[in-house]
Order: sequence, then C-alpha cells, then structure tokens
Amino acid sequence: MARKRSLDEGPELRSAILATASTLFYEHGYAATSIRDLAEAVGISSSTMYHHFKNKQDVLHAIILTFMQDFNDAIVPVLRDPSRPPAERLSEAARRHIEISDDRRPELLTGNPFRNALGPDQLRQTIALQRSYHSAVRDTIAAGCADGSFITDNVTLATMAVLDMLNGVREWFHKDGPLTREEIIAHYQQMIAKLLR
Amino acid sequence: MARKRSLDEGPELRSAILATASTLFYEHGYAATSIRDLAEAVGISSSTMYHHFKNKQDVLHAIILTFMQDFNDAIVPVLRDPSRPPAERLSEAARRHIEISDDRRPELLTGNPFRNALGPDQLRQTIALQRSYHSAVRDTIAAGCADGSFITDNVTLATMAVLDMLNGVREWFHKDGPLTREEIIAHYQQMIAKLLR
DNA sequence: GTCTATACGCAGATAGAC
DNA sequence: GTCTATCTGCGTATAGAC
Repeated sequence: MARKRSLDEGPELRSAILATASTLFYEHGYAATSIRDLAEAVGISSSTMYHHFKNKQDVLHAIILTFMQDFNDAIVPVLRDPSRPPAERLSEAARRHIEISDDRRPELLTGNPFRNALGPDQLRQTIALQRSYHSAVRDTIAAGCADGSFITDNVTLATMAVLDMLNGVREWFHKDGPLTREEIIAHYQQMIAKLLR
Repeated sequence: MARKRSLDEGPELRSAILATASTLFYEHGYAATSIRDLAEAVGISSSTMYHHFKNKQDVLHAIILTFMQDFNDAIVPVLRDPSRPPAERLSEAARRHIEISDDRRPELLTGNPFRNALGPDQLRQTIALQRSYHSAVRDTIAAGCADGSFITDNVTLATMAVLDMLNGVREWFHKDGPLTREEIIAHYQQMIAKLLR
C-alpha cells in the first residue's frame, strides 16, 4: 500500500492526492478516511498532506468543487445552446450526464454526511453550482413544452424525475454487466423522451 | 441536549436509541457519529449503549435491517398480489415507496460508506432484501408487458429508472414546499405510467 | 517540499461499583 | 440496568530538522 513516490512527480502530487482522496471518501466516507490513510495510500507522510492542503475539509471541498464545475462546464452550454431544439439538447445532456458521472464516479460526493462536512461558504458554493445545473435542465424542459416538443403536467417534477433517473445510473452500472454504457445511454434517452411526450 | 431519562422507559430505550442513531447517522454519517454523541443525544451514558447493543456496527445493522424488512413487508405483497392488474399494483407500490421513504427518511441509510461499515453477513442480508424488492418491481413490470398494459424496450432498465425516480423524491421533497406529498405521488404515478406506455 | 517526532483530544470498548 | 472511571489506540494537526 505505501509505495515510495518518485521524486519528480511533485507538480502532479496535488492531483494524485485529490484522486486518491475521492476514492477513499467515496468508498468509506469522509469521517472514516483519516489523513493518515490518505497519505499512506498516496505514498507520502501525513505532514506532507498539510503542505498541500490546509486541512482535511479543504481536500473534500477541492474534490467537490472541481467536479461540479467540470460537470456544469460540460453540460450547461449544451442545454443553453439556442441553435439546437430542446429535445436534442436534453438528449445530449443526458448522454454527458451519464458519461461524466460514470467516468468520475468517486468525485461525485453527495448526501448529508458530505454536505455537512463542508464549511458554510463551501456549502453555499456547491449549492449554487447545483442550482445552476438544475435550472438549465428545467429551462430546457420548459422550452420544449413551449414549442410543443415536450408535454408534461409539471415541469419541476419532470425535471427532478429526469435528474434522479440519470443520477441513479452510476449506482448500479458496472461496465462488465449485460449492457454496454452506450446501450444504456440510448435507452435512457428514449425513456426521457417518452416521459416528456 | 443531555436530559435525564425517566426510569420507566426501559423497554422503549432500545427503540429510542435506534431512532436517535438513525437521525445522527443520516445527518452526519456512521463514522462521524460517536457512541458518546449518540448516548448524549438519547440521554444515557455511553456504557449503557453497550448494554443494549454489542457495538456500534450492530446499531447500524439493526436500523437498516428493520427498515428494509418493514419496507418490503409493506410493498412486496402489493406487487405480488395476483388479484390486481400489474399497472394498479405498480401504482400502489409507487405510492407506498414514496410515503415510507419520506416518513422514515433517516432509516434509509444507503451508499458505500454505510454498506462498507456492515459486516459480511450483515451486508449479505441487506443485499438479499434489496434484491427481493427489485425483483418484485421487475416482475410486475414484466407482467404488465406480457399482458399488454406496459410497453418498454428493456424491462431491467425501466425497473431501475422507476426505482431511481422514486428513491430520488425523499432527497428533495420537503413538506413545506410548493407541492403536497399527495400531489407529488399522483404526478409520479402518472410519469411512471407514461414511461411504461 | 518532505520528513520524524509529537502534542493533545477523542474514538470504541470494558471493568466494576451500585 | 445504569452509572463513573478507565484502558488503549487512533484522530487532526503542528514543530522543527533537513
């Protein structure tokens, strides 16, 4: 477990810490992962951790913030692209949502224990990012209703249903399962279309 | 926080411990909740905890097991009732799923950190219970496809989509929000019907 | 920038009085 | 059946050498 690191990987050390930390947090939780566990898994001493991060909370915050920003950067522009019809935008967003949350599974640290481990400002920041993503999805569904391509009794609930469906995938999908990720994406795109028609 | 308990509530003490523990675990996580935190919140000493439970892990296991058994007992018979058509069974199951997971929100302790805190046998038990619920939903959807009341390209994925939709509700629903729980249930029943048509 | 050594408190769990 | 007192190890975080 505690391999020695080569001396020239200094610049990438911060990223390595974040990658390892996200896996440990995802698997065992924030409180159950000690700085010593993390340092050992990375192959450094625990004091070196404190040279790169102020404290354990900041490691968590960096993981969550980076991921959510990347997530939004990859999907919100698609949803907000006025040159494409809403149905197409939502379908492409669904693909990316599934892909990113699968590819970077351990970085998606949600639930009360993670939320409550953040400081007040850090929490506000993540809530704002989540809200901006939710709004983009909601606005796209509303736009589809406005132009007649979608039908739903309640835009807010349809938004939550779609998001929860998409978020669920990474909880049960395994790449060695009976269906490829591409197949799952295609089926989910169809199910979302059905839900909104 | 640390009120003294009256001396005659001995028989209910175990339940009180479980109720308080589920809230603390749900809010802060398993590892972040110490036996001392729990004892203080209940109003007893930490050693009294060990008189009622072998260790902290067994408190978690008792919460999860009790909830999952109650959940299955309340819903699986509905799904397996041969006297009702599949669509009606699924709709009633959706109602109960939303109601129970809202009413007993803190007892639904899911995710890797909770799973990995259980012992191997305890984990097997919870997986078996989850599987039997999933199978009941899946079989109901398959039965609806067989008799022509449901249409779906993939029964397994439709099952997961429905379950993830339903599980999502308790994450964002608050009783002081714009919609009542009844309204949400009705909309979700409709969305599920649409998804399977 | 990384290490060893360490401060200091809190964790799970137990002993034994009442 | 509940308590006070306590064991022992591990937690976060820091000091200070190299």
